[in-house]
Amino acid sequence: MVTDHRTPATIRDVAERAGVSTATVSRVLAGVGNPKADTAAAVMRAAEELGYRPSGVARSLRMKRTQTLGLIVTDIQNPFFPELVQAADQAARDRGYSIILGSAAYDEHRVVEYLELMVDRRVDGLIIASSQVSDETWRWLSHSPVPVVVANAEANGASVSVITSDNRAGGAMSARHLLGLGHRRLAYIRGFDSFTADVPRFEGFRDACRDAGIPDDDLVVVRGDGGFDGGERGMAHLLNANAGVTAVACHNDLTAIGALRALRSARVRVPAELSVIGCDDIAAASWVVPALTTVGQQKAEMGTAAVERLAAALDNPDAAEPASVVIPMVLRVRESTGPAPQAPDAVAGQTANR
Amino acid sequence: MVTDHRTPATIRDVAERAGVSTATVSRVLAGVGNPKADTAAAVMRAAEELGYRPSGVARSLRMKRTQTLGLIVTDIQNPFFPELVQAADQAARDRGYSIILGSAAYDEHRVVEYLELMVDRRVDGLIIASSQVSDETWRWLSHSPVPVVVANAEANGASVSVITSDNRAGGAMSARHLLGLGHRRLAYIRGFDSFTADVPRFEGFRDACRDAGIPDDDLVVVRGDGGFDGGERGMAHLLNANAGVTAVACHNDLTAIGALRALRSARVRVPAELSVIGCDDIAAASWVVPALTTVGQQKAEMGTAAVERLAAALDNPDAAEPASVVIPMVLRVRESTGPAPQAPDAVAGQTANR
DNA sequence: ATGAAAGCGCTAACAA
DNA sequence: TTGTTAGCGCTTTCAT
Repeated sequence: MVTDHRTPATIRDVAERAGVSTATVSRVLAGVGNPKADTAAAVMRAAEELGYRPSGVARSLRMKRTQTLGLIVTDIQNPFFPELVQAADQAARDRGYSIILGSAAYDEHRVVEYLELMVDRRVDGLIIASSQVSDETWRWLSHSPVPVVVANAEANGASVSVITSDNRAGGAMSARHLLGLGHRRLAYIRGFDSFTADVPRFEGFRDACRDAGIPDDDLVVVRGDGGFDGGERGMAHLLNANAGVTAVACHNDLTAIGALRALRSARVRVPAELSVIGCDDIAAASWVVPALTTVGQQKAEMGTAAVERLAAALDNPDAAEPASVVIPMVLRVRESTGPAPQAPDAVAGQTANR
Repeated sequence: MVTDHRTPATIRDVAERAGVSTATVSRVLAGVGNPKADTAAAVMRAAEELGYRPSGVARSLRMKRTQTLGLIVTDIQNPFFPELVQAADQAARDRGYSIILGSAAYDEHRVVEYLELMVDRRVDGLIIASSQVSDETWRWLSHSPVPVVVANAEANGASVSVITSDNRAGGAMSARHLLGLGHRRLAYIRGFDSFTADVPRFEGFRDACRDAGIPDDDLVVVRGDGGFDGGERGMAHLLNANAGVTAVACHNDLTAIGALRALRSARVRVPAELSVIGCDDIAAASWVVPALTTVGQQKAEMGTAAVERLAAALDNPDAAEPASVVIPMVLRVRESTGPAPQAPDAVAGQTANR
């Protein structure tokens, strides 16, 4: 804190000091018109000397544009989002926009609060990267006063642009990786119902298993919660159930990391006795031991794509057709998956000494 | 994106529909004055029907207050910051402010860019949670047009409020924990010079060692980079140097997690053969195996405190004395530290089979 | 090439 | 209790 809070210079101050009108100041600073060389110079000098910075507030009011985008994420503390946010911010700045961030902390009401806040601030566009959105809010978004793009979620029928990972293909990728390693007894730890990625991801996985001749009944499915704890519990449950699975796919990396922890507690060796695969490719996936094999989402690409679409719609409001772009997922093989154990008695649950 | 972008209703629209003046609308919506019951009702109805939302832009221009705080962090992708950001945002909203976030990605120039952006947007106050700030910028901040508070960094002499963890005490805590476990041969993996926390943290550690009768020369010190890779390299170096240390303290958790990885590669058992302690207490600290013992920073408290001070200064501009608040650190004992190995030949470097 | 004037949407004196 | 008016700082016709 500082004692020194002068009121900022206005365009009038600059105009007077340079001996010109405010219109002229505005023009030379904006670089429009053909100002005489010395007027321009005078203006620049006056502005410089006063430390003049045009008020974005006044400009926004006049232009009816704030050059601001609102970005609402499920939870900035979820390691999935920072990279998306960073990329979106960069993309926005490249195009002359800046971003107001809202982290909803998994709370549907906070989404609405942020929405109102952002609309009141007259953001030019909105990016929703959260699936914790009520039907009513989706409906509202369909008629939003500003363009909306949804990232990393489904818009639940709302007529807005959607950027999403190819979750179905990602699930299939996960299954095929495990299958290719010789695993036949597979388990899947799902997330919450409310995560829109959960269903396509799981179905992709299941369908790939079917294609490999594995009946649905051979697939053991448990529910997690999309977090570390859910993964730990889910895995513990699997171990207790003694179902003899040799590989476990998880809804996301947090879940998988929790599963790894449960396996460690049970002294099950990964991947020698049991393989684990995650999804998302968060930073921590390569920090854990063993480093987690995972199907990565291209988070930065999603953030960039969302901003691109929004900026495009803003530049050309007429061509604003809701479009959806699907971003491929990519397999990252690390240490937590390996060949299925040979001996039938090396399977999980039978190995765990309990 | 949507086809439906009506221009939002203005206060005049509401006034006309309710058959009153704009002043009256402004009053009843702000809840000031004693409007007659039915005028109030008429205004409310008109506003409702039109879906009227007051323009924050116009209001800001008029009030010369945006109710917005700028928050610049070193890097939102660094797992240290999301919790601080979330808490700051919450605290801000509780006080009627919202936050514009800037993530500098460790780039000093981006800090300046964000500063300009935020000042141009006429934020009411600024929180700097980054030490990647040039001297020139610190000087500028001393005379900032708006109140500034620095969080998780030192202000390099600038006359602003500072919120910081008690890094010196934290370092000492770390040392005493290890010492209490019987360790006598200690190493420390430092961060970059530019991290202002690095020096006090290390000095606190070293001083606590001195107090325990351990001469500086017995302390082996290597440089990391504050990240995973630096920790991994630093630990590898320690192992090669074969210095016989039994415990390693790290500048932060990322470094410690990298160190854990190096130890795993070298098949050194933690904590049986070697103890590792981190600093920060990021989420991943409890995800890794073994779970990391660490000296935690109270990130949420820092974020909240920063906003509190700023809000206080804003409410009462006269009493704006630069103050500094120091937030205690707290030891979190988990699995990565244990008693010093008994046998002198069980020490790291001699155990590593290479 | 430059200036005068209007107006973006709101709030706050001041009047009535 | 309510309306009239001015003005926040800027951009942009429209004149000159």
